[in-house]
Amino acid sequence: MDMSRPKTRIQKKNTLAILEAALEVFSQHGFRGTTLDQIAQAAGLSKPNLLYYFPSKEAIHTALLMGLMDTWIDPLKEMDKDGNPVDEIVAYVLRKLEMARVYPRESRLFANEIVQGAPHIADQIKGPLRNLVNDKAELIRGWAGDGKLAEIDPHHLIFSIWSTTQHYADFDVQVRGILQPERDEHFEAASAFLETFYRRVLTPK
Amino acid sequence: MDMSRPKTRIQKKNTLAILEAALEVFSQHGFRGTTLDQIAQAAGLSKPNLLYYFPSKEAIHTALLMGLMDTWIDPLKEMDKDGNPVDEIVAYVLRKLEMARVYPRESRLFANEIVQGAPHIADQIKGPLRNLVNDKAELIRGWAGDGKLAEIDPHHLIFSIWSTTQHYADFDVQVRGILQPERDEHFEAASAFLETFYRRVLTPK
DNA sequence: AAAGAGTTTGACCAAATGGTCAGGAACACG
DNA sequence: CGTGTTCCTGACCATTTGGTCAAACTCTTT
Repeated sequence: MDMSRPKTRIQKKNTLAILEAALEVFSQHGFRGTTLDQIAQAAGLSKPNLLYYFPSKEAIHTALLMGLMDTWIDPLKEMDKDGNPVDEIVAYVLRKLEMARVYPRESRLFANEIVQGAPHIADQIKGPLRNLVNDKAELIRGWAGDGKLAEIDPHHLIFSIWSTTQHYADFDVQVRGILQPERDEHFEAASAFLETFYRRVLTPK
Repeated sequence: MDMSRPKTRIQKKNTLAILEAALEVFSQHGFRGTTLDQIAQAAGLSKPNLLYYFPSKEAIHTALLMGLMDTWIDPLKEMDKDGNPVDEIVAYVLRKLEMARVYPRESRLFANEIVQGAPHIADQIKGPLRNLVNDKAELIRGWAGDGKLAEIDPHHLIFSIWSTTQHYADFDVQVRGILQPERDEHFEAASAFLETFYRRVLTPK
């Protein structure tokens, strides 16, 4: 069966169900911590049926990572060279925070992968991601050179944005354990905090 | 055998070797991704011999986490109410970054644990850690109230410090994949970046 | 409605893995 | 040096787990 382009209605439905279930389970337990039975149960399918749609556990994992990679780095692409520099970067921060709020499973999936050495996506990091980051770093450097932005190391700025925002997804239990919010109020506070934070850092004096 | 207080020379040596080996392996592969054989090999012992010193894989993992917890949150304790506020916080940031550089395995061990829901240390987080953080948050709030520090949400400030510094340990492969440093030079840049960063944010105007 | 393609599953397998145990080797100590 | 304690290991076991397969079931199409 050609997995690269699902054909029948049933194939579309089940492939989706599997990826959704796999996201749930992989993001909670990591690759090795996840069993095919767990995915199968979450997807409402039998284990052999999973393996009818994907040749192996690894294949499911890879399909997930690859399929989400683009979505994951999209917010950075949207940073617009024609906008107001400080606003553009702050908007990027808030977009990333919003992703951490809405897609915590995706964030944790990548976190698990990278903490454990990124065995499956090392190439994506050293290739496309690296190029994108270098491009945007150049843009930021330009803005700073024009005096529209405080002088700052652009690469480490980007790292700081990734880490501060993804923290609210990846370390969710820690954040909740300390703040003990009723629901998700703390995302409001985080949003306000990060906006002030980055405006202070970036606004040229 | 009373594991809580190793007695003989051999016990001390082997218990240490096991914990060192377990740190290496657990931090790379997570709890479920690690096998007793891997730990045994890294420690230079046989698998049954591991289980002579620790009753189970879980026991090794717990012993590691508990033993390191204190070391891990110590830098925050050192934040001194009698020092200069901005300097105290910046010093804390740099201490944490230094820990990420020198003890990346410890950082990743905790990262793995927390990303996966902190099943073994939830109590530590909601108890001692929470109290410590709340204390220090109060201190920071006081400093800000006295005008010695810019107004800022202290809890989220602490989260930002944790995330930006631990990022260099937990996401090491990503950082290296993008910056492609020869060795560890990027820690110099990170250090300079974070110092400027937090001084700008914290210095009252 | 029959054929053929697509889908599903129970039964099964081999390998990996956490853990046990009886007995032997090494060590500490009088 | 002898003896009791500590330390170590090979062989073994039960369970889990990723994966296979033949057979059966279901859907689509003509």
